[in-house]
Amino acid sequence: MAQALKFRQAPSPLKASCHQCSLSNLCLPLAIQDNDLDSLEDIVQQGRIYNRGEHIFDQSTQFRSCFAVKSGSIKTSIITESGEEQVTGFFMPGELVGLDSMSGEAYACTAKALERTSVCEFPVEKLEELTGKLPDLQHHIYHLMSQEIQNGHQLAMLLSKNTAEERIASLLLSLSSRFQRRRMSPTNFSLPMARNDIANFLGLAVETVSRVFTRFQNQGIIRARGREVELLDVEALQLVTREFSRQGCQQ
Amino acid sequence: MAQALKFRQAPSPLKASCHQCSLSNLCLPLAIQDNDLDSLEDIVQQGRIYNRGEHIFDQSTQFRSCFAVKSGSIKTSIITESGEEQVTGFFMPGELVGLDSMSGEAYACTAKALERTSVCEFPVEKLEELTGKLPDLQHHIYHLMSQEIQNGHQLAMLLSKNTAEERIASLLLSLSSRFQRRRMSPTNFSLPMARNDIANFLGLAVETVSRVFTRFQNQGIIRARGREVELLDVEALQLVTREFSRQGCQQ
DNA sequence: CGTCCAAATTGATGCAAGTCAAATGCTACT
DNA sequence: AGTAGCATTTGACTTGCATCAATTTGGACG
Repeated sequence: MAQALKFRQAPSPLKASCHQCSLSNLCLPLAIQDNDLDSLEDIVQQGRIYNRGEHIFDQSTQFRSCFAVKSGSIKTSIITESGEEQVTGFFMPGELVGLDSMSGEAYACTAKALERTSVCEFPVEKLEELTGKLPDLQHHIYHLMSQEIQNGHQLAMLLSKNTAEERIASLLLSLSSRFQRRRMSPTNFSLPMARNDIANFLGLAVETVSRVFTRFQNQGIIRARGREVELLDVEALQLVTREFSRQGCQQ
Repeated sequence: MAQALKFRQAPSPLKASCHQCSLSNLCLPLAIQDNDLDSLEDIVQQGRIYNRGEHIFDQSTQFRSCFAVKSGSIKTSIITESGEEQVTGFFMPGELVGLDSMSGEAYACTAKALERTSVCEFPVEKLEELTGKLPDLQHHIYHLMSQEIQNGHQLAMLLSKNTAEERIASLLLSLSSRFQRRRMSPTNFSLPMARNDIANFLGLAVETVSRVFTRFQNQGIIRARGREVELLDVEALQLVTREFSRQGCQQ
């Protein structure tokens, strides 16, 4: 079975092994038959490891590849002409980064490692070629992209209709369920991103994020020390996210 | 060549003629070679005509098709469990509606005709099958979907960082350029949507939208009477959209 | 181990936009 | 043509969050 191969320290680009990967139930392999997995492995490149703060790719540079997070986490953001930043997403292991750039020659956003992060790289030409051959993979890519469109709509709703508390509760619950799907504790995790990133993503000021965290803490809903977070009362959090809607109903 | 077949008035579903369509430079045909156009025509169905307010499809019903707007215009929105509506987009002739639903079995949103509207229908199974055969078409669908993801990010930015005036100026300019691409006046058009829809889409109260319209009018930037709008000073509008960013720079 | 700088917290104040309320203008329908 | 029922506008008032300012905490590094 050549198990040892996984551990050799050969120079990259190394061919990644989707067969061996523990994320195969989250990542692209979940979409395709075992016997087609080889053709996916053929086009994947083992990306290098990025330290916190390093860029995986930069907005406006030539679009070459999508990246799957293998370990660690990534934040994407767009920068306006005037230098304003807007965080557009956070990506965890198994998630695919770069789908928003499939429209053009250049990356539509910048991707930055939030911690020590490793990725797998899928060159677009090869990926497009392969999706032409594997209908299941094509379908899955459509699925992922439309999912991302829907995420955008949900975010728009959050931004335009919900209070600071509701936005933050939503984010915490989203992170929670994503940790859970990765077999990590849904109630006890460490936030990969800074308060600043949370604020920017949710359209709030950092101060507001900080205040809401302490308010939640005082109410006994969460316990937070720096980036370490413990969700003490998930139901209460869910209640917060629906608070607004419930009032809307009562009218 | 059986030219005559294209003009018969047979009962629908009628095969649409992309060859004859005046939107072929905006719609899906723009992506594919002339000799492949036939295979696209093979899967397109001439949709029926919808009156203002009629639904093209409904959220949570079985996802069957994407629709290209032929004439008129469409608004899409999502409805929460509590009945809250969030307008997610406006679609003009040549634009493709339903891409956000390619992830699942059900439509992710509801599409409603804003005026008398005709559409062409692309059944998904057939569309996916065809994109597997025509790399150019596949590429174009990826393009459209990633474009929509980017639109979502732009909207998120608008909602989280910009004032009411900036949001409305942006919308007016967006509509303007989309009218222009359709060979209609970029400065003199009639809004297909109600103030309410604008407000909802931009995360504002109707009253605020109304006030901003009159403010712009008093400043001589636009002239608005009901849904009829004339952009008197496009540069001033562009300035408004950048106002925020410019202040950000000065800091 | 102490120093330095960025991140996070806490408090005080102001304002943009929401909400409530009422008048006016449209449009569709009989 | 007349009326009913929305859509839009305008005004008065309220408020959630941003902004400004000042500490406090924490992590990186010599």
